[in-house]
Amino acid sequence: MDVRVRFAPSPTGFLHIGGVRTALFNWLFARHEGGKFILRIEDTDKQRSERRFEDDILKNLEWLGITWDEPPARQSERLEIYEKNLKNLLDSHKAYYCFCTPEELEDEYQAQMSQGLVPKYSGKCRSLSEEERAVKQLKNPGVIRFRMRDHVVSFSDMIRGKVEFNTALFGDIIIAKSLREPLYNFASVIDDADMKISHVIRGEEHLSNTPKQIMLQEALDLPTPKYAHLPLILGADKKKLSKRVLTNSLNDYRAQGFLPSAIINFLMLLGWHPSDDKEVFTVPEMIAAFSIKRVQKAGAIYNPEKLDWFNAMHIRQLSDVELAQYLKPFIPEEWASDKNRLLRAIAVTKERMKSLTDFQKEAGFVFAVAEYPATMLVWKSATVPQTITRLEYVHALLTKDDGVVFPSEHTATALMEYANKEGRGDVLWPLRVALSGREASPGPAELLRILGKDESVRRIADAVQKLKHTL
RNA sequence: GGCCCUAUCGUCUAGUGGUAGGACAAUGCCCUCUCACGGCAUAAACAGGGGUUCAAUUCCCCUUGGGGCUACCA
Repeated sequence: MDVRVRFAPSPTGFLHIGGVRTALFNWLFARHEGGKFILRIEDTDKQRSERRFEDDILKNLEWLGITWDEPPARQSERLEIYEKNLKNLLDSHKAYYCFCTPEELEDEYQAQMSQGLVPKYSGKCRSLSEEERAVKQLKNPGVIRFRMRDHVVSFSDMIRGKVEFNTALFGDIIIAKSLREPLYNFASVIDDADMKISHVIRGEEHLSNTPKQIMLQEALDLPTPKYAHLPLILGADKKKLSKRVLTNSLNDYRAQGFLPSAIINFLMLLGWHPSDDKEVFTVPEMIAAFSIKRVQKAGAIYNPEKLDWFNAMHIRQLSDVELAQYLKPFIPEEWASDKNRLLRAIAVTKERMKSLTDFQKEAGFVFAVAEYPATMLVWKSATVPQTITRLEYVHALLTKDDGVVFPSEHTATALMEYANKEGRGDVLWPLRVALSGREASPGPAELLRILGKDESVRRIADAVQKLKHTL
């Protein structure tokens, strides 16, 4: 059997982290099995669907590298096929028109509940004659209901095993508002069959829709795909994440400097685990390792700190040149155009970054020294505050350096000898502050190397001036 | 309320009918002029009750907790 899976979002909001996880598991499954991954836009709800959301979903999936194998299908462009199947169902009396108003239904449900009964459609319009139907339809277009056969539906979920539902509890569900306005359970069944979807991998919130869809498949004589219902991603409050705010939109993650591979790695391990303890995966490794059998059953609480960690790990796995590309949207243009300096800045900053947005503040000193007080140059544990003369000594030492590599091995040795003699903190601290303008920074040796001779000497001279003016 | 799903450290999880392992976060120590990295270490879990069994975290049942669904949304 050809493996064909789909991600079927409804464009009623920006792509969010829960949707990405569903897409990802489908995609990993397809890639692992050598099958096809298909995108289907479920935009049957005309009120809530918006083109900008569809664009957002496609754009972000692309950014994540979750690629689709066929042009995306849009349900709003497939109305003929739904209409045809709806007519078929109507003609064979497996579906019928219902003219009960929402108000009537509401009253009915209230009455049932007050008697302690399960609210369920009474079946009032189930056996209207053709004439009655025609008369009623004059003033009320009605909706189309599916005649639900009382039956215990049993199916085997790839993740949960055998699941059973009694359809008698559902009543006759509405499958379309009109011949050209299908509703989710119906449109989804038609499309999965028409697109020859072999495995339906979706969120657990659809578990209770599955028996309804299976009954529809039976009525339409369509095959039943294999089902896998993924555990939900929950927020810190343990509620379904997608119900929560839009701070979980992918656009936000992107703007906050997360790498696509880090997001994917993090999401893959939320509800899935390899047979060993490996955690940091490249995308090809994920595809190779993925198996639906090892998907978790219980919902997983989303843990932003671990995402930060994955992001830091993935940033480190990038080459300096690759990282420079990712950094582009997060840095001033002057930085990006000064390629050599940028690459050197990346080299010392890479392992200090948890997010791409960290670069600007971590590496800013490479491009310009921020204003700092002269007192910062004095080491807090300085035995004797001779900061000026020590910096002057270092300045003189470096000025003499004419090695091709700065500082030359000879100078570097001399510098460390001096530091060991005078006290490391007494020499290295002021030197480091003079070079970076900051209390926390990479070490002085690294700074000298990335700044180069001219800039280093200039910065130290500036520091000496600063001290002289202040004291 | 009804139906369904589910239950191992704070979080993500491994695991087995017979010492409960890893990761994130936390804490401490080491490295060290600072920050970060790194290294080492500490603390931290089988929801409860019944069975089955020589033995249950593991298998079964119940309870409890959590979640989802219960739309003319998907």
